[in-house]
Order: sequence, then C-alpha cells, then structure tokens
Amino acid sequence: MLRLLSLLQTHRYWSGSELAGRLEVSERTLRRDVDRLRELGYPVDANRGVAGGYQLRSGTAMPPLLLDDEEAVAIAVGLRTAAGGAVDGIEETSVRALAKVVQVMPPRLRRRVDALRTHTVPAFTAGGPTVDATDLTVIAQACRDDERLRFGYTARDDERTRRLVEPYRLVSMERRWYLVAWDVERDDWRTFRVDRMSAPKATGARFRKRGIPGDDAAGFVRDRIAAIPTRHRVVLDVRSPAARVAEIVGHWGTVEALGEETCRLSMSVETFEWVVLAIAALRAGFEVVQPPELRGYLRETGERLLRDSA
Amino acid sequence: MLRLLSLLQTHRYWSGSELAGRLEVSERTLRRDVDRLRELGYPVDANRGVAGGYQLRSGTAMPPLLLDDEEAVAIAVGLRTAAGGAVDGIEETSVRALAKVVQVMPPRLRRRVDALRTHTVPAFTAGGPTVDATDLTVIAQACRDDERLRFGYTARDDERTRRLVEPYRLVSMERRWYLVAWDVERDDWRTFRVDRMSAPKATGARFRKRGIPGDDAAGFVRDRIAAIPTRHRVVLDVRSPAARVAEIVGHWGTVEALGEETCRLSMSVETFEWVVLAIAALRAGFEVVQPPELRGYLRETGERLLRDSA
DNA sequence: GCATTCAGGACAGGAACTGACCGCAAGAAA
DNA sequence: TTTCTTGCGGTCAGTTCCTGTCCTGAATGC
Repeated sequence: MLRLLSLLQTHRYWSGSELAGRLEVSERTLRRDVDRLRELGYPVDANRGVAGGYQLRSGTAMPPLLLDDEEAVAIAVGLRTAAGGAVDGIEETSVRALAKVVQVMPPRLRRRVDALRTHTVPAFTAGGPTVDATDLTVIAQACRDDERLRFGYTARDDERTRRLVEPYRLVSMERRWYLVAWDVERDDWRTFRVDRMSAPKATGARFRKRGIPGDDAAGFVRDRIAAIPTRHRVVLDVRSPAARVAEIVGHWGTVEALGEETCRLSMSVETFEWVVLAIAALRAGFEVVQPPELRGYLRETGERLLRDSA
Repeated sequence: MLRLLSLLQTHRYWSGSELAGRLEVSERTLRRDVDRLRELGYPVDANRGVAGGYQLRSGTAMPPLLLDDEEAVAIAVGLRTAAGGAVDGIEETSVRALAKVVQVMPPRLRRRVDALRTHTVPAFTAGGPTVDATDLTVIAQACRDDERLRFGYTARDDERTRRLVEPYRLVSMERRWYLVAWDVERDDWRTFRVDRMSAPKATGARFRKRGIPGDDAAGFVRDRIAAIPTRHRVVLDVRSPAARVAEIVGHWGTVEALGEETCRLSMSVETFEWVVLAIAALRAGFEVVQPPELRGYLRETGERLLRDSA
C-alpha cells in the first residue's frame, strides 16, 4: 500500500502491469489498492488505451511523503536556511518542520546535512549573529516535547552562566530567535536570545508545562525586548529609469518612476550597508531623501573607499 | 497504522493508553502495531514505569513523512530558495524534491506557497536573472515523466521563439539553470537557459527518451556555454583584528591574521558589489591586494557615494 | 511494597485481503 | 470501422491476519 504510494510519487506514469509486477501482486489486487487509495482521498488518475497508466494527482490533503535520502537532505537543508531567516514569516513553521524531519532522519543523513551546512552561501547577515539550525531544532524539540533544557548563556554584559529551564516556546522576532522559558533555578519566566546560547541539550526529564502570563509568548518577548533592532526606512531618488532599477534591486523594495530618467527607490533595511550594496549595484547617480543620517554614513564610506583604493 | 506513525511524528512522547484512545483500538492492538512498526524498521522506543510512553527514534531509513499543511508549505518554500541557488551543490536535488512535493500538494497549499514567494527576502542576486521556482518544477517534472514541453524562448539576440522539446535534464551550473532537450522542430539537441524561458507547459504527450551524445548532460552544457560568468578572486588586507573581521564577514571567505591589528581577507565573488558591502560592513581601513581592476571600481563607487551624498 | 506502564503469549471470531475468472468500456492505431 | 491494448469492476472461495479479551512478567519510580 505504502509502496504503491511511494512508486506513484516517484514516477508520474505507471502502467498497471508494471505496478503489479513491482509490487508482486495480481493486477486485480492492484486495481483494488488503487481504489483504496482513492477512497482515502488520494486522487489517482488512470488513462486507458495504449500507453495508459496511473498517476497521482494533487488532492485535498498531503499524502505521506516518501523521500529518498537525497531528497530528505535537500529538504533539511532548505528548511535550515528558511529557519535562519531567509524567508520572512515562516521561520517558526520551518523550525517545526525541521525538527520533525531531523528527528526521524537516519544519522548518516544528518551528517550529510551538517556537512552541507559549511557550504551554505551565507545570507550575509552583515555582522548580525547567526544561530545554528542544529541548536534551533534541539530547542524546538524540547519545547514540543516538554523536556527540560540545559545550556550556557552569555548575557548582554558578557557574563556567562549555565541555565536549566523548562522551555515554553521559540519566537522569531525582527530576525532574531528568542526562547521563552521558565528558569528553574531563578524560579521565574525569562527570555533568551538563541544566538547567545551555547550547546543546548535536552536533559530528557519531562515536565508539566505551565501557562505563561498573558498566554502570549510573542507578546511576552516583545515586552521584554527593550532595544528592538530598528529597521531603517530608506528612500533614494535614483538617476536611472525605473525599469532598470526595478530589474536590479526590485525585489528589495519598491520602485516608483519620477520621470523618464529618474525614479524613487524605497526600501526597509536593518543596517545601512545594504544601501551601499544597492548603490554599488545600480551604478547610477542618486540622492538621499530619507533618513538624514544616511548621508553621513554614505559620505564616510565613500571617503574610505576613495582613500584606501588609491 | 499510518495514523500511529503520524502521531508518533508530531509529539515525541505518548503513553500507551493515550495512543490507544486516539486510534480507537485496544492497548493490546496498539502494542502489536508498535511491534509491527519496529519490524518495518522504524525504531520506536518505549519507557516503562510512571510517565512512560512511546517515542519515535531515528532509524536507518526515512519513514513516510506525515506533514500538516503548514509544514508542507514551509518545506516547499525552503526547497524553493535552495533550488534558486541559496545553497551550493544541492540545487538539483532540491528541484527534484520540490517537484515531488508540489505534485502531491493540494492546490490551496500551492497558492499559499506562491503567495509567500513575493515575501521572500531576496538572496540579492545583484542584477542576475532569477528563475521562477514554479517553472523549474514544471520543467523538472517534464524531464522526469518524459513529457514534451512547450515554452517561449528569448535567445541571446533578443529574438523570441516558441519551442517544442523533449526535455532531457535540468543542469545547474554557475548559479544558472539550463535545460538540455531535444528540439523537436529543429531536430537537434539544444540547451536552454531557464531564466530565458517563459511559460513552460508540459503538453501531456509522452515520448521515448533518447540518449544524449556523450551520455553526460552536465558536460554537454559545459561545452555549450562559451562565456561562463567568471568569479573573481578578491584579496584584501584589512586594518582590523582578524577576530573581528572573521566575526563580521567570516562566513564569506577566509580570514588570516597578518598582525595584531591587520589581517588578510580572501573571498570569491561574482560581482564587485559584494566587496563594497563587505568594506561597508567592516568599517575599517583596507588595502586591495588583488585584483588590480577592483581598485578602479572601488574608486569610482567611492566618488559616486561622496558626490551624491552631499 | 505498590502503582503504573510496557511486553508478550494464547485463543477465537471475524473482517478483509487475495487471486482467479468473467464481461465491459474507453482510447489509440490500423 | 475494426482491432488491440489497457483499465474497470462484479462475484466467489480460500485464507491470512487483524482484533479484543484474557493472562502473567518485568521494569520503573514513589
């Protein structure tokens, strides 16, 4: 049954006799199995006549995915980058899915995933700390399974401590990961920045989850974070046709034509380096509309470039 | 049976009675089912005594993955970015896995994936053309299923044609996707850059795959590509401690200490904009070691920054 | 020691799976 | 049109194997 699903997933078309042979059953049984699949909600199309066969179409629910080794590795790697913040808005889900995949993944595949990590083309966080996706999954699993977690933590003042907590939830906010947890030794709720944690390990000891005050982990984190890394809203007027600008940096912000040869580029960035990158890529004159402090930054950078490239 | 696997995948610990209740079977049957799973090679651990239960460990093979909607979306999105070239070396596998996932994905989920695409934080291809992952999967599926493919193609000289081909294989090379296919109308093997293709559609007509000359699609592409986009090898001496430089741009190249306060940064980039980004992020003096033409580029960019930020 | 929880053998009833045989229908090619 | 291929589905009998209900053991933690 599962094998049938698996075969249907790998190759789109199969003839009845081929499938029956592969599964070592009679063709009648195969037809019945196909029927069963259909009853279960997996739509299997069939074509009659010469060169007919079966194929699995998309249905209303995800069927069990039967992956080979390589595909599993690819999925894990993809989720890893997504969890790292490459795509907005699905970090949490990615971590959850990653935890699930990693949990059932044979160790040899896990090693391959780890090996590939080193080859990741970095999303270039421009100085921002990166979190290790492996740690992230450990934490996510501990949250899910109500297991206590032990880790080292470097506080903002560089003080290093060992912590034992009852993890509550992972929260992704402003490109950073936070763990909301009950600190067992300090007897209180705390938030931890994941990039400041080291070597998190589930102790294996389970606990009964307690309710968080306000019942809103994300809100809790938001309240706790005094200094949210501000994103800057940047507006530039560029002396280049809107079409060209859109082509080069379009997926980065919005471009709005001001005339034949000029346009306005608006984008939201975390640090000004990205603006420099955009300007470099554009190879066109520009004018800073907003914010004023960007001018000083650009001037300073320009001076450095000019002086040191002599 | 599958439901049991699914439950074991979602939550790490389950007590026997809980599982039995959820599946509406007796506990004896549950134990037998667990046994069966174990015989199938899925290692289910069990803990006795108070607070005991079952958990799914990683085994020697990937079990069928049972995903909920959100997880499926996360996986598709992750694979999408990986296929787009965010991670070196697994583009091909990612596309294969993506094709598989997308094929069985209910339409409503597919729409969610598409919706999320627009929110993708771009890997900032700095002017390089981007391929649409949806097109990529269509092509990959056509390759896999031996279906003819119809699409529009814009050649290097901007000439637009309609093509009907028998797709052979997708090849990812130097951050670009190429399709190797037998052009039915031109009666010859051709390579197509995927980013130059528009609206690829499988016609549904299947064909018998022919062998490619040399039996090596990647080699075929390599031979056909005259101008491979060259990557520049850049070496900079930076007036900042190696540790600091490594922290900021370390995942981007290699850092080697030259003294207490200086170090050498080597990286391989496709375009010089990235060097500007690195210099901006470093906020430190530097000296270009290599290549010489980088100096001119930096000077020009510096001048523009200085002039236009006034 | 006791409660809890998993492990697993024996047994009987029954559901469901299987293969064999059949005629039929739909599509493609001659 | 005819013919061939391939999928569709009904019936039937045999048998596998799944299930629930006993039961006793054994490990774990209080």
